[in-house]
Amino acid sequence: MNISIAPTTVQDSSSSRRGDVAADSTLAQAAIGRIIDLIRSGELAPGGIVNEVDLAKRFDMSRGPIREAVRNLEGRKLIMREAYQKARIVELGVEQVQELFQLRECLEGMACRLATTQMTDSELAELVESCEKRGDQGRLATTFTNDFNFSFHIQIVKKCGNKKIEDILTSEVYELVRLYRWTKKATPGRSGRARTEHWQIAKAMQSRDEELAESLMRSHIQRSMQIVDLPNLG
Amino acid sequence: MNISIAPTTVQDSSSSRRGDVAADSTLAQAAIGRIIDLIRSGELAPGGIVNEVDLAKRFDMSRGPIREAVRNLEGRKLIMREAYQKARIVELGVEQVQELFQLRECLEGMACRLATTQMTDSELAELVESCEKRGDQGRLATTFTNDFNFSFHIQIVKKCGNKKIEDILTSEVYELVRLYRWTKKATPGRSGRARTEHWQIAKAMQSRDEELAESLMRSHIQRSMQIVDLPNLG
DNA sequence: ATCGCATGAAGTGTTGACACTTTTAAGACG
DNA sequence: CGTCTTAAAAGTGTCAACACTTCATGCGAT
Repeated sequence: MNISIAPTTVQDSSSSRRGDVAADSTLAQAAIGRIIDLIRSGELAPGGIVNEVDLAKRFDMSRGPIREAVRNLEGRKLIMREAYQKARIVELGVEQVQELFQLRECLEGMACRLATTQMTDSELAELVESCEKRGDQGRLATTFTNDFNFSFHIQIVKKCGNKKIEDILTSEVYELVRLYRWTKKATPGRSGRARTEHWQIAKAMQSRDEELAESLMRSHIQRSMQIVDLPNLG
Repeated sequence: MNISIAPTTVQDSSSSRRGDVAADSTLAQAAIGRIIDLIRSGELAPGGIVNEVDLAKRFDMSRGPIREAVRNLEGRKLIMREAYQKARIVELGVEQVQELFQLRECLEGMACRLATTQMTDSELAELVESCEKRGDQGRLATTFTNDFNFSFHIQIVKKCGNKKIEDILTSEVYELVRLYRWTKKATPGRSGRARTEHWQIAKAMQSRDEELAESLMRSHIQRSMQIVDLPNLG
C-alpha cells in the first residue's frame, strides 16, 4: 500500500522512494533526507558515530555530498563533532532532555496561543474531532508507529502562522524529542491521559481562550516530560 | 589595544585574527566564522548573493570548505537556497521580522525566568549595576558599535542555564535580529527608555520575581520590535 | 608484565578537474 | 525593432585523488 508518512519536516524528509517529484534534485539534499531517515529509524542512535565513508558507500555517492549533508545537520544541531574527530548523533543527558522540553514548552505554548487566534472554526472543529475518535492511528505498520502522538502537536504548530517557530520545532526540536520517545509507551495509562489533555487543549482553543490554551499546552508538555525516563546515560 | 569583541556565538565567531589558539583548525570552520563576519559587517546584506567562487578566492581556499560552511549556515537558517540557484542571505519581510520577534519574545521570556532562579546574588547585583552606569559602552570603535544594547540580553541568556535556548538565541535568532537593527537608532528617546526597561527587568530578577521578570522582558521585546521600521522590502 | 614508541590503518580535511544547470548575451529571423 | 534561438559564460554539483590527523596494533626496552 505504501502510505507515505507525513514527515515532520516538510522539505527534506525521506528521499528513499518516489523518484517522480524530483524533490531531492541534488545528492547532498538527498543525503540529508536519508540520514534523517536513518536517525528516525534508530539505525543511527544518539551517540552513534557518523562515518562519511560508510554513508558514501551506502548511498552510492562520493564523500562530498555526504560532508555537506553532515554540515547541514550539524547546523541544525542534530549532529555534533570537533575537527578531525568522528561526528556523532547528538546524545542528550538527563538535564539536556529537560532543557529540550523546557524549550519545547515555551515554543509550543506560544504556537498554541497563536494558533488559537489563527485557526478557522472548521479547522478547530476538525482538531477536536480528531481528538475524540480514538484507536484510529498507530496501526500503520511503519518504522515510526509511535508517531501518532505527535500528530496533534504538529497540526497545531503548522497552523500557528509563525514560520520561524514552526521551523525550529519541526526541523530541530521534534527530531530530538523523537529520539527519546520510545520509552514513553512503557508507562501504562499515560496514553489515555495524554488524549484527554489533547482534547482539553483543543476545546480551549475552540472557545478562543488563548491564555488557557497556552497554559494547558505548557503543562501538558511538562507532564509528558516527566514520563520520559532516561535509561542509559551519565 | 585590540579588544576582542565578545561574539554572540561562542564557537564559530570571527576567525580573522588570533592564529595562536588554533580555534578554527579546519578551513571549513574558519569559513563559517568569516562568512558570519561578512554578514555582521554588512558586506553580505540580507538578500545578498553568496558566491562560492568569490568567497573561495577571497578566503584563499578551494570551494569545498566554502560549500560546507554555506551548508552549515543553511542549517542555521541564515542562508537560503534552492538547487542550482544562487544562495542568498536570508531576507526577512515585515511579517517575518514580526515572527522573529515573537520567537525571541517567548525564548527570552523563558530565559529570563530561568535566569531569575539561576543567577547568584552577586551576578544579579552586577547586572543591575551595569544597567545603572551609562555611557560606558558603545565607544569601542568596531564594526558593531550598536551591539551594546545586546549585552544586557546576552548576559541574561548566558546565565539561564538552558544550553538549548541559549544556543538557538545566539546562533540563529540574534544573528538575524542584528541584521535588522541599524534603523533603530533613528528613533530618539528610545535608547533611554530601553535602558530604563533593562533596569526594571534587572530589579525584578534581583528580587527573584520570575513571573514579573518574564513578563517585563516580554513586553520589553515587544516594544523593541515596534521601533524597528523596515525600510526596503515587499 | 608494563610502559613507551614506532608503524600502519582508518577516518577526516582539502583540492583541482570535470559534469550539469542557469543565466547572459549575441545573432538570426520575422 | 522586437523576439526567438542558440551558444558562451558563470555558477553550482559531483567526483576521485591526495594530505593530514587520530586511533589502533604490535614491537622492544626497562
